[in-house]
Amino acid sequence: MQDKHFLKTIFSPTDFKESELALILPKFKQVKFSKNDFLLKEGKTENLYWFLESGFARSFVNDNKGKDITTNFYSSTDVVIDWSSFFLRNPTRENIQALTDCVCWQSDFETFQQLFHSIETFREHGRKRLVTSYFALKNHSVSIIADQAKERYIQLLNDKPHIVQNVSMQHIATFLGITKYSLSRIRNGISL
Amino acid sequence: MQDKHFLKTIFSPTDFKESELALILPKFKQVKFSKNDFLLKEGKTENLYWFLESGFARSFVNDNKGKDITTNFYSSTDVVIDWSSFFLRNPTRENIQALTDCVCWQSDFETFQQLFHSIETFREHGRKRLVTSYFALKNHSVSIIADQAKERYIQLLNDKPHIVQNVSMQHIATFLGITKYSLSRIRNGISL
DNA sequence: CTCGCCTTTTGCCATATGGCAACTAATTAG
DNA sequence: CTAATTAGTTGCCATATGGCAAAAGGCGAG
Repeated sequence: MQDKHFLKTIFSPTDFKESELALILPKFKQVKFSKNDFLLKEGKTENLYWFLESGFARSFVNDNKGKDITTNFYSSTDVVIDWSSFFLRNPTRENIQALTDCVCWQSDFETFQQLFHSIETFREHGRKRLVTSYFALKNHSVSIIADQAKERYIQLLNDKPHIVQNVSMQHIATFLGITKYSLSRIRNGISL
Repeated sequence: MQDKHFLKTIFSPTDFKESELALILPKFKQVKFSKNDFLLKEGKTENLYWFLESGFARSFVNDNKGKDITTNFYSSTDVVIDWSSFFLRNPTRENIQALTDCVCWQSDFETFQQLFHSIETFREHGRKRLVTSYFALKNHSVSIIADQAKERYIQLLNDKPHIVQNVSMQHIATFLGITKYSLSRIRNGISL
């Protein structure tokens, strides 16, 4: 019971009926990851996903020059998933790695499908999560085109201060689309 | 009947039963737009969406310096929609405009919801469309960070040659995250 | 056909950011 | 606690792309 408390912050009793929660919550099991563990590796097809209770993670891709580029950061209550690999059932290009020790609640594709097709509220919830990720990605993408590096950094600082505080500059830099050198200069106000 | 043929390229009889098509197809009506017509304007909440039968359209946002940035191009068989405004029921930041005369098949949110929650195949289809858009957006976003402007242009040329042929350089340039000046130089091989 | 307008090109220079290398600070392992 | 490794900083210069302005080209309206 104690165990279930966290998942109720995800599947709020305001939105979900008790009967629905009784179907959903038992389908998740708690899993722990240690710092640097991979939750997903390039080339695999994502079959599991997690809600992050505590800790931080990031996803990244390797570009054609062998550099890694952070595509997202995950923190408490986020869904940790590669949407396209999970739903299109294709091998992914992304890696997902724990940046700290993490406590997660895990489920799999088959279970997701069963809940998705049988519970309307779960469908709406899942769709909302996906669309919210889409929205964030679009804003990030536009920001890379339209804003200066410094503006993007300030934005991230406002949106996700806990990320900036807990994640290495190297990873933040590639997420912002710049090098660690430039980020260092931005942080020190050298290059306005 | 003739009318329905196009929608069957969207809702393929391979995937949908006749009984399902009979519920879905009548919910769409043909609508025509003229070049430069707006399908969606900044500040509005998207309540309609379209499948594009013929013509081209683009979506764009205005950045904080008053410049417009193309976020996507649409051509035959694409869903023309702002996913986040449509599903989150929020006012949009995007504009969608016809770049040529267009023939579209229109439906609305309420109808979508009814079909989505009652027909499993429709749900899967809708989710696949959304995830495919998400995937394309992520690739575009990574490409802006990892690839040179010239590489991005060549990529677009391969992926969507009909777009490059039919759309003004100004719009292609902002989609690629560069200025029309740079794009002109890239096209002429001046700046390798 | 021609005028006027909008798009594209190009010269020139400005600017943001990249990237090496060397240095310093912080963290981790033993 | 110390050594070893990793993360962050900074000087210096390189490079990709921006952006103005002027010219050239394409295209629709009358």
